[in-house]
Amino acid sequence: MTSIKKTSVNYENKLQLGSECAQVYAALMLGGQWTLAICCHLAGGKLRFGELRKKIPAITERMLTLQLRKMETNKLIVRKVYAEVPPRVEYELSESGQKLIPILIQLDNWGRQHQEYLQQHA
Amino acid sequence: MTSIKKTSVNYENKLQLGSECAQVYAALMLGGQWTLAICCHLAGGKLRFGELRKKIPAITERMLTLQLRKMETNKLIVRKVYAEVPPRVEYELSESGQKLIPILIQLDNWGRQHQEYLQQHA
DNA sequence: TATGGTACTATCAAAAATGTAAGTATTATG
DNA sequence: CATAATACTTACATTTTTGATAGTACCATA
Repeated sequence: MTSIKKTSVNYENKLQLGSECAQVYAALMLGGQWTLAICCHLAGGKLRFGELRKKIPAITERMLTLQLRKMETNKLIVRKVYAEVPPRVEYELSESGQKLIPILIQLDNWGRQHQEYLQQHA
Repeated sequence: MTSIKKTSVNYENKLQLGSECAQVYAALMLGGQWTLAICCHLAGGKLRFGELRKKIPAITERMLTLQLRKMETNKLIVRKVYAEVPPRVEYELSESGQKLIPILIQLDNWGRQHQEYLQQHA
């Protein structure tokens, strides 16, 4: 199954959660397993499908496609297709996606701090 | 199923993702569907189990328990049990969890901005 | 005519997350 | 003795996400 079922309780919950507070809405936008990883790599500039695949070796083509589609739908990224053969497709952060970068940097710092915190209190 | 299977590819992927960059690690910490919502409510101070349940009406007792347990394991929150009857349990953000608050505020702002961005580019 | 390169898509299966409903332990109070 | 209040736990079902594998379309080039 690739898309969420619009009659499920889970779907209702996600809607409600997203409208409750905006950070939860944000989390829904950023929620895929690979979404943040993709954002990180795109923070350095536009990349082609194949380049992303090389930068994230563990991801399968299917998951990369799915995540990119979702991110495109959510307008985190912009997809540019060039009419060439072999095909060329480039992905880059949208205007709104770029505004995430400083937050990602802070999350990065927090993550490091928290890892230390965990070790100290183990 | 309640806990991740330590022999699965998915588990390997999460480990690898988490060690790749710290913001992805952070996202794993914050990843549950209700985790951020709980953090938001605890940002205002400690709360009892039943209080949290009232503040997040859609959550079930089971999910609230699971999320709180995970957050406790990850040391985002601290759980205090009082030896009383009927029982009393209080949850509050850990020292490290409190450091998330400014980031949550920024995420909140970004979320609002992004909602507008989506509407403008619909 | 066969091959290669790119960015996918389709199908099926497995795993993970979440939801539903019912039950538990404790003791004060009526 | 029955009930109420609180914070859970258990068993099971459903939904959602992710993985594995194979195949497609396009056209330049050998």
